[in-house]
Amino acid sequence: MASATTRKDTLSRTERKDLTRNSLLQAALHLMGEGRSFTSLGIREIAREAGMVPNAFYRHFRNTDDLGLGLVEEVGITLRRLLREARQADVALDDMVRRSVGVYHQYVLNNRLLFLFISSERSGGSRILRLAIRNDVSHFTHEMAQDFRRLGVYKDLSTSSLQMICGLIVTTMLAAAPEILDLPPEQPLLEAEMTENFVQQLQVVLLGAAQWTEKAQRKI
Amino acid sequence: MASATTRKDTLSRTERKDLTRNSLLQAALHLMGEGRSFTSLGIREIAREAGMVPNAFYRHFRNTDDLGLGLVEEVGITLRRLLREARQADVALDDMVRRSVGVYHQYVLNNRLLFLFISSERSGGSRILRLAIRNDVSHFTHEMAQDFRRLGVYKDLSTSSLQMICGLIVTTMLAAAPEILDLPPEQPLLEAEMTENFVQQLQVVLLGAAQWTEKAQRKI
DNA sequence: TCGTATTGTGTACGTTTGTACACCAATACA
DNA sequence: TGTATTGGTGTACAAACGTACACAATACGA
Repeated sequence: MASATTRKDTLSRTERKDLTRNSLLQAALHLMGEGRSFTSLGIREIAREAGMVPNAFYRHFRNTDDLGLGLVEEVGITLRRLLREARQADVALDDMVRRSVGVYHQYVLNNRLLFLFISSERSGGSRILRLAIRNDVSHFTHEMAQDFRRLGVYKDLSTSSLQMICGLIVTTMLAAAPEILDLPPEQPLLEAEMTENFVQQLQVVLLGAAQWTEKAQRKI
Repeated sequence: MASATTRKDTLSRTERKDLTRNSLLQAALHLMGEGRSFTSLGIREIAREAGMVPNAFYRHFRNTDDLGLGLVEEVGITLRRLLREARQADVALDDMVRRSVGVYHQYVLNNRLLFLFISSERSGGSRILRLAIRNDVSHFTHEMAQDFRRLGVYKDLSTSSLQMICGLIVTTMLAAAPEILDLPPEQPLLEAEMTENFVQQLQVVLLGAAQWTEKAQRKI
């Protein structure tokens, strides 16, 4: 259970602190997993969920918004990791969209609480969090565009067009996340239907992107 | 100020009731406009904002979730109205996407609070609200697909493909809403940039849709 | 016209909240 | 080894919360 690197009694003070800080972050995520929105969470509630006394919260965060920014930091890391996994998973294989969707689907499930956080707070109550998340998503989009460049797909698109396309892809991906998470488990039929829809939508986007040139679309 | 049809002292009891019920709904929306998420709203708070005593709330709703469903009803109406306006605004004119985006942009601004509600609660905390909104959005998508059929665009697409495409369009539209609403006012440059991005994304989708046939995309 | 149902008010209660302050044990550093 | 800093605890309090109950005013059906 407790590995050599996580046994509490062998850790330095800063390591211990990081551990409890993390348990506060996880507690907040867990509460949101029970159907609470971030702005509805209270300090006492979070501390209670983390198994500590209310006042201890203040040793780590000034208020709940501050903790929210801590969560956004995790969002950035998680999105970066997703991109890394995607990079090494399917390098221009055939049926690549379907594979990517599979990877993404699994990744969302494996990081359930964090994607729940992203989905609900990306356009949620707190302006600070909203903008912070949007910033991370923007970074993600940017990196995806760079990957496309590196892979040599859509060679003849300008950088700004490529980013516009990636923005569309990311929007579609993020819109799929809450649907993935709301799907009742053990319903392979519904799941397959949703996945197929998602795959086709991405294919439409890629098809459009392949046709896109800076001036060809004026008549639409 | 008080027109003949809204003067309180000439109204029947049910009309009065509807009026105060509505002021509760508006109060909730208004609070969300101040950066609160729906699940963080309290009964006392809403009643206070509506200018009434806490207990009066119970004469209209059983709890806050119940009021939320009332708001979702407004969502349905508002989306239906949007579609109606869009129908009569641009019937297959050239540069139609840009016009539609303009109509949509203005509509979102005119219904600021409701689109804020849609955006944040569509993937927000309360499962009941989330599913209810998703249901409305699904209806909206469906009607849009029917309109496309009626207009004779994308004649050679199957119904399910058409709905898949409309789902993609609606996703893109709804993703644009919070960005529209977060834009600081009087920033024509930023606004133009965002709008242009939005227009191009829709054009990519339509371009892809025009190329879409049930089997052509297997190789992607 | 009278009794009744309905809408909104006032008071009240037990909980929960955010946060201040004093405190303690243990780590880090001199 | 002694001392200062730090992470976590216990107690405390005013404020806000949801909700129950009794009550007032009034529109409505008889």
